[in-house]
Amino acid sequence: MKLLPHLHTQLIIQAIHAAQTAGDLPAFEIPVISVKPSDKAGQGDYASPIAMGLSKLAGKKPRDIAETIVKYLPATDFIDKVEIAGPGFINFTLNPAYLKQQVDAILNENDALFTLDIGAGKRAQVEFVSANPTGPLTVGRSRGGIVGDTMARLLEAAGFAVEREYYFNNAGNQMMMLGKSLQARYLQALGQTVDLPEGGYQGEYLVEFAQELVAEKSDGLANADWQTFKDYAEKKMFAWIKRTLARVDIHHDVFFNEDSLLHNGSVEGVLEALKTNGYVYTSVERENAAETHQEKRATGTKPAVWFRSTALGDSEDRVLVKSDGIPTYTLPDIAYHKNKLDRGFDLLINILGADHGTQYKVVQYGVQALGMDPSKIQVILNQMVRFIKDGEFVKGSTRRGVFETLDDLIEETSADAIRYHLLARSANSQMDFDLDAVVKQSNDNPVYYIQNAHVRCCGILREAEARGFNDHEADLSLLGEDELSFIRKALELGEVIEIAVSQYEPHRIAFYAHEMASAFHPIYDRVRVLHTEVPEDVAKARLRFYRAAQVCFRRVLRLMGMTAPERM
RNA sequence: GGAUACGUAGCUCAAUCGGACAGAGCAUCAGUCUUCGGAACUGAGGGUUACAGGUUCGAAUCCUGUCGUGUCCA
Repeated sequence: MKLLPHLHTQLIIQAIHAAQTAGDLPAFEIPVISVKPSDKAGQGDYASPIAMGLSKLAGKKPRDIAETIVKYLPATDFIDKVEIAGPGFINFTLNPAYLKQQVDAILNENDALFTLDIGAGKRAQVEFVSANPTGPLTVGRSRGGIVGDTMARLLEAAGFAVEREYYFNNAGNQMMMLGKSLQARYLQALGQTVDLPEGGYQGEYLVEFAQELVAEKSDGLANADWQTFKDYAEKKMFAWIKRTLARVDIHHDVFFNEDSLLHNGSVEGVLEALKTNGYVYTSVERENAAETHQEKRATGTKPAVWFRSTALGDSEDRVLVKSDGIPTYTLPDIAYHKNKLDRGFDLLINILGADHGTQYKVVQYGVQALGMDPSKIQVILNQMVRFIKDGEFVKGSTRRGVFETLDDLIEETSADAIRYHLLARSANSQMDFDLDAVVKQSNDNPVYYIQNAHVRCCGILREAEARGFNDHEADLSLLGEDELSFIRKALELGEVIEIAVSQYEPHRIAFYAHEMASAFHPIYDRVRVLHTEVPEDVAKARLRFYRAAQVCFRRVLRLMGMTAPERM
């Protein structure tokens, strides 16, 4: 289906060209033309402020320009009337007959409703969650998971072939500590008196793993090294993480191990390439460091390896290898993104927390320093979520085993509620997720409000079928103003997908879904189907309308990764 | 200290790369009604968009400064 803003834009462009040809408007290059749905009654269905924008270019008053544009607008089947209002807005009102026909258009597209061609023939990858397998997924990871998966769904709707990727590291200190912690738990389970290593993982789950290990292997691993336990813990943790993600309908296609980049020489290769390109130096201090820091030289601090990212516009140079010889995350991260670009994706989206805000910029500079184009890498930087439980902030530590997990969250609320609430905020907002409120509002919240619209459609269709009533040969012209108001809103889905994808703002679909439900519920009581006072031909038209509405709600719910229940 | 994201109704948040009188939900108050599942509908009150300047026909949005918050910076 065509997007109405595009259709309007094309008309306006044609009108301006025609006016210019006729000499009613001077020659100028036509700027981007904005056409948006009107949000106020009496301002048409779609509106454009283009006349105001052209005022300077054309050297005329906005209202005069608007009149000229309207004069040259070509006739179409979808517009009923055009009006000029206020300082020079052009307001378009859609043709009712056109709107009614869209019911069939919606039904034809069905579950592919408003699949766009923005990404046709293109491959996109979304990388998200990416927690190292040291413990269960915490609530802190949930936002990125939901946002990432929804972004992936929207990209699919925009026509992209999408891969979901999970990036992890199983070789760091954290994982060694995990192995040693499990080893200690295992020996404890065998009855030995062993302490957890200092800084070890104290979570109860390792005790459970240990018990399972004893059940499987008895004391056969009493003399095994920590590596064995690490491997076991990692396997168990990933199985757990995948199970948790599946509960909120998240499924990754690729699990990419950071360690592979070290073993195949990619990381070293990147360092060499950066050196070759002149972006690396070794020093105890940043080049041009402030004098107040120079005292480090005197204290005998060893030199570190630096990335001269300032040459590309960074605010300061970054450490690649610390003075103790241990590389920072920067080098493997750059190698990873080089790897992603090498895999030929047209678009790469990283879902990161605000704590990685600096890191990803450095990675982009790194990619640039390698002579590659960083513009394919886009980042959704989610601000931190604070979870509130019992009126207090939940502060967690995976290492100490003190945290709220995503599993807990699912059990206390529901997968659908989590998906909706975490999605319904822009990435830029530092959100407070009040568990008590979400649980308390379980009977009266947007999640059920939206789903109930779908349920109501299903109820009508079910009842109609039970009575042997169908919409065969329905005459859509019998639909009324109530139905039209919903169809207008439903037709906005395409542009919402377009904006969400082009701006990387998946939260828009959540707000839109609520708006669509708000357009539905008020008319439901008035637009009856199976009622003695409704003539049969009208009932047929309405039944088909509800079938289309059901398609709309199912589509939007699935785009959000939520279930579309038939009964509640 | 530097970087970065922000500050919008009592609370949680929107506002389509500058557009019409800043919108929802929750909460509060007042109604409808409960024959296709009411987890619904109607209405009311509530904002000098942190503050002060600036740019523009037009600013929550862009620029400068101040205050405050989150995050990062061997």
